[in-house]
Formats: sequence, C-alpha cells, structure tokens
Amino acid sequence: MKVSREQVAENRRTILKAASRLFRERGYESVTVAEIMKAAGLTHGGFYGYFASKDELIAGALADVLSRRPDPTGDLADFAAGYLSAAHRDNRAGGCPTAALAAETIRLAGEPRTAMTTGVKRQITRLSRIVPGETDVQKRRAAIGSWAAMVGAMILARVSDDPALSSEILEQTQSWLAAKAKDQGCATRLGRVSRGPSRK
Amino acid sequence: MKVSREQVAENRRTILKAASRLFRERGYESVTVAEIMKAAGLTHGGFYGYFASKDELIAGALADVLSRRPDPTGDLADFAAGYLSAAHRDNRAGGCPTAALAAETIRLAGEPRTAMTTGVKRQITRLSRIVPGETDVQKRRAAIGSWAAMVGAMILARVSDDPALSSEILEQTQSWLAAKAKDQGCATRLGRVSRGPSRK
DNA sequence: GTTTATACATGATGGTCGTCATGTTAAAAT
DNA sequence: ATTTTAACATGACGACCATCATGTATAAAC
Repeated sequence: MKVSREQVAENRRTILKAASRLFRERGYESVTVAEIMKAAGLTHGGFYGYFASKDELIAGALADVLSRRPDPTGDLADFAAGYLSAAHRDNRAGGCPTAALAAETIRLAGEPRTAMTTGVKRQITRLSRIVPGETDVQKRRAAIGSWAAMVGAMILARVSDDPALSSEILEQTQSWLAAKAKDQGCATRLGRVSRGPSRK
Repeated sequence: MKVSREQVAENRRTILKAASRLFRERGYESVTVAEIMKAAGLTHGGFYGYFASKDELIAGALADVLSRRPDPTGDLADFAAGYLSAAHRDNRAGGCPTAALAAETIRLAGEPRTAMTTGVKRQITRLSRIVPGETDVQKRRAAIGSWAAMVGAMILARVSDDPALSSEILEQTQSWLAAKAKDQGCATRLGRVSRGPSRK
C-alpha cells in the first residue's frame, strides 16, 4: 500500500529518530535494521525504500541528531550541572550523542566521522561563548578542555557499576570545572598563568 | 597434537594479548574469535579449550590489560604530555584501554563492567598522588577531573577527521590542565577557591 | 615403552542479519 | 474513473559467526 507524501516524510523522520535512540543506547552494530523499523512502526523490508544501506542510515541518524543539539544557554556551571546529572547519565538513548557514540564513530570513515567532527567543532564554538576567560584564545582552550572533561566524565560515570563512584565522578567533575573557572579569573588577574607558584 | 604445559600457558597469554589489542582497535563486536586465534597463531576451534565463550574472553582480556597498566610517574604535566600525544592517539591497539573500551563496556554487564570500574578506581587513586592540591579531597577531585578530561580529549581527538582540530584538542587540553594545576595552587594560596573574583 | 590424557586442527551446525525480489494496495496523475 | 506509480509487507537468500563434534598427534603419567 502506497502512503501519502506527508506520511513518507514523517516515516523518514520517525526512522531517523528511532535509529538515533537505539544507536545511542546500544551502539551501531548490535542494533538491527529490523529492530529500527519495528521501533518506527514499519517492517524491515521497507527500509531500503528510505536508505540504501545501514551505513547510510548511520550517517543520516548521526547528522540529524547532532544538528538538532540545542545551543547551550546560561553559563558553563549551568550547562555542566545539566550535562553531568544523574538523569543524563541514566538516559543514554535520549542524551548526548557525542558521549554515546563518539568512541564508536572513531572506527567509521566517511560521512559519520565527518558528521561527528562537525559536531565537535560546533560544540567547541558554542561553549567558548559561555566559558569564562579574558581572551578568545583562553576561551577556546577552556571550551575544549571543559567539553573533553564533560564527555569523559559521562563515559566514566556510565561505565562505573559502583553507584557511589559513578555519582562521585559526576559531582566532582562539576566542582572541579567550577573551581577551574574561578581560578582562571584569579590567575589572569594576577598577571599571567606563568606567575603562579612553581611546582616541581 | 598435545603441547607442553608452558606452551599452553604462553598460548593463553598470547590469546589474551591479541584479543586486547584487537578489541582496542576495533571494538568487541566486530572482532571474531577466528581472527583473535589467527593473530595468536592458532586455529579458531582450539579457542574453547581456553575460554568458555567470547564473553569470557572479553572479561579476561579487559581484566588483564587493565591490571598491567603502568603506574603514572612524574607529575601530572608529564603524564598528560604522554597521554595526550599524537603517538598515543594513533596507537589505539596498544594504547589506553579506558579510552578505547570504556564506552563500549557501558553496554556490558558483570565481569567486564566490574573490571573497568576497578580500573577507573585505581587510576583515580594513582593520579591523586601526582596531581597538585593541598588536601586529599582537592587532590582526589583533581584526579577525577583530569582523568575525565584526558579520556574525553583522547576520544574527541580520535574521532576528529580534521587533523588540525585533532591536534588542537590534544594540545589545548594539555595546556588547560597545566593552567588549571597552577591556578589551583594560586587559588588555594589566596585562601580558598570561593574568594576568587565572582562571575555573574 | 606403553598407556592415557589433552591441545589443537578440521569441518559442521544453527542462528542472526543485511539485503533484495515480489506482490499488493492505495495515493497521484491523467 | 482509469491508469500509473510508489510505499511497504512478506518472505527468501547468502554471508558471517559463535559454538561444538570429531579426529589426531604429542606430551605426560605410569
């Protein structure tokens, strides 16, 4: 049975969304085409009317979810509090695609890698607008470091099967980022980082 | 043909080592038992004389490689310089098992998760000995934050198919960690982080 | 030296999954 | 209203892979 044009467009969006959620939750490989189509309310055979291959779906789903990522608002502490929350940790399917999929995407080439790279660039640019710092160079550095710390902390918290450790990673990384932000101001005010007390 | 006792012990080590390298390079799922055995110089049928299943091999290989991780020496800047190097980025198979496998291990239960959790705990403990800070609480926080940042930066650098961005992530995260370490000293010297200049 | 136990090679098996061929039905086009 | 087109359901195909059964040759035990 043929369906309407709008239905087709909606089906495509539904497939992309279902794929993105399943991939974030279980990775690219263990999720099957049949499963994605079932989650989208269709049967597996119809898949190839929408995508030429599973690889193409991966590229499409990744580009889609990354392009829809909301612009961070507020200051870095606000953003970090939301990102490094237990709710986010426990919501892989609906959470940050970078934390969920970057490590797997390393082994892919072409479109998925490029899509993820674009996502990293954009996130760095956006974060540099909200991190503290006096020069653009400083802000970009802080954006890169903070983003790496948040993504890394989320992965470490998720992999830890000790709940106390998992929470500690989220909380302490947040405090550490906050402390770093304040110190950054302090150090620059003193006239340069290099004037800080020397360590061995 | 039966082989000597020592040969058996060596074969087991060879299998674990080959598995660990292949897993770090290509992930748990896409690596086949036959491939691991071939890399170990054996045929696939013999595998089940050593391990009851591929899952058991995953647990064994992960525990093995994590337990052999060298203790960080020198100060944090030294460690970060080695960790956040282009050589490490380009050597997944021989590099940090956390950066390569933590994200995949999230989806596993039981022994592999526990092994990875133990690895995270140990690394935090070890890093807290070399990070700057005046109290144990501060040092542990810095160890957690720095470890998260290093693991996250390595993943982001590896996934970036733009070489300039990839290098920038490694270099700037390193500078950022160094600046943070110095500031941390500065801030505490000033008598508490909370006395830093207030931001909005 | 003979016997026994076992590590491993070879090959088979069953299940899973990506992909595709075909048929059917309903939307578009005329 | 009729024709045409296209979306999707059903089912099949072929490849891949984890696991296991069997045979064999050699180390270990006696």
